[in-house]
Amino acid sequence: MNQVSQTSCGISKVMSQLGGKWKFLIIWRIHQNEGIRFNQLQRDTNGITNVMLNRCLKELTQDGFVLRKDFHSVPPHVEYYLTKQGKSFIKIMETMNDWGENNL
Amino acid sequence: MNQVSQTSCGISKVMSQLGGKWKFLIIWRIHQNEGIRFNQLQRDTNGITNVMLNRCLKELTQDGFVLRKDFHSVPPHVEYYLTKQGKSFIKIMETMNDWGENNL
DNA sequence: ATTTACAGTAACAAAAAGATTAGTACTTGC
DNA sequence: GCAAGTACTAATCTTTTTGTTACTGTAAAT
Repeated sequence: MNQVSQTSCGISKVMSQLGGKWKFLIIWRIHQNEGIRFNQLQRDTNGITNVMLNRCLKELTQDGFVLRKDFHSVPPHVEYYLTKQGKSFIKIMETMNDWGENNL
Repeated sequence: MNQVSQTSCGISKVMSQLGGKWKFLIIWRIHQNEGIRFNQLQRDTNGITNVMLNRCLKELTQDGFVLRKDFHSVPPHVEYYLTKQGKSFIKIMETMNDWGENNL
């Protein structure tokens, strides 16, 4: 999704998986409401389209940040959670969120 | 430089000023070598062009993350530093860098 | 019977970000 | 005298990212 050279430092690695307009925000929203469903997540995420949300969720799931729990029901019912890895990133996001509120 | 809605949370605010391919990395490099000069910074920053470096530095300076010290000499001599605000963000980047190295 | 909600998907268009090329003016080293 | 280094800048082009539109099938609510 975004092209930061992956070979160098941890910062680059993080940016290559979580860079872009939405992913930090999506992780943050799922954290605030574990088990959230697709449409609710879209409503909560300030202006994102279903297409972008879908793409990001797919990538975040593939990259091991997000867990997709499908109830295989009709009409569909799918819930999103953070994985262990996703959760382990939350401390950083909390710090970053506080920093952003206080410094920007 | 990048369009994340600014109204919501700290995360969004951070992303709107530091999002994109290079800014985290540039801040990180200046931190590792305070007083670094333009061309050296370009060499250290893995594949960035002078145009992008210049744009990012301009924006980071305007946004108060980076200090540009011009010696007004010929040939030009300019050094880049982190501002107090820039430095205050470093703790987060250190955590993020470690996290990236260990988890990705 | 029509609308709404669920969770998407494909094809395409637009916008943003990034890269390329060429050039500024001056100096030191070869 | 020529190349290389200093720190950029403008204009243009390409690539990447994001957004738009239209659509799927089922069920519950109005």
